[in-house]
Amino acid sequence: MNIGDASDQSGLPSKTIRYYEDIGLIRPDRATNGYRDYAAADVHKLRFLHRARGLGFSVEECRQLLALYDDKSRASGDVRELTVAKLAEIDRKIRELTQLRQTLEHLVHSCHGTERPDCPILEELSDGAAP
Amino acid sequence: MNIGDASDQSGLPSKTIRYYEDIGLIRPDRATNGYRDYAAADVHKLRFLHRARGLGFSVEECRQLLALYDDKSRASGDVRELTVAKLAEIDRKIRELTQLRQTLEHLVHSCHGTERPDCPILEELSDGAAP
DNA sequence: TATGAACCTTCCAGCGACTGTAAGGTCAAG
DNA sequence: CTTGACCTTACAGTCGCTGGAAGGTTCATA
Repeated sequence: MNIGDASDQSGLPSKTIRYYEDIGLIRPDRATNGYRDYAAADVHKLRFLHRARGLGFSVEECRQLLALYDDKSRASGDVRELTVAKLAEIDRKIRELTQLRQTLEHLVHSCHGTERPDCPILEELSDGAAP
Repeated sequence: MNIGDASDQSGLPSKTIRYYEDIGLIRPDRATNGYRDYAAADVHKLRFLHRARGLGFSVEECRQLLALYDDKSRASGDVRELTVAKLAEIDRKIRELTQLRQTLEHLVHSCHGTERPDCPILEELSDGAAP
């Protein structure tokens, strides 16, 4: 599959896909004409990268997460430890998003401008789990 | 409060806090000696910025979100529309994180290296809600 | 078969969001 | 009154893309 199709199926611009190859996140085959040739597994990784980056994971973290899937001997304690750490991080992000959501809901439904500049929402907003 | 304390309380490096001032996200007072002077509300905003950036919102999106809190006439249809859009975005992020979490859990508990390189987890992982 | 659109390639430059370094001013403690 | 921990600005560098130029490939249509 050419890069354009990989782009369509992953949601990532071709530019970004080439960049991810430059930094070694994916390694597509090459056709005889020099075009990159993406397998289904590559597209899955690209879709994953698209989502994980949008959720605030750095490229290095994405590299680690991909390594978890690629790891040939998943019994390794290191891998398990890393996975557990990532789970905790994901839980934290979910908590923070949930709190942010509640705050916005509150803002829409019950906070009508009169209670600022000391709006309690700002406090509530910033009182989430420590980073 | 000096920038060092604002940094400690928000979790953001001083450098980043100054940068946020450069691009107009916050506007702290200045003491007579020229030092920046942060009020509690500034720190709340900084904590918010720290969290929202870590959750994958761009600086421009953060600016919009802060505007929602700062907006003097929250009745505006534009503001409400933006808030609703942000709520949908947050819901999407929560769904994606939940799915990512399930995948990692699955990986830890039941996928032991033998089923790759066609591990169904990679497929599962990349089958989330469209971006 | 040829021409043009729509792909693909590499390379290099620029931008968004920081991050590090340098050179210097301020302040509280000893 | 100096030492060290703070603060200031200014400028350069990095990370993660993103756009543009210059050119090769493929394919439908004239």
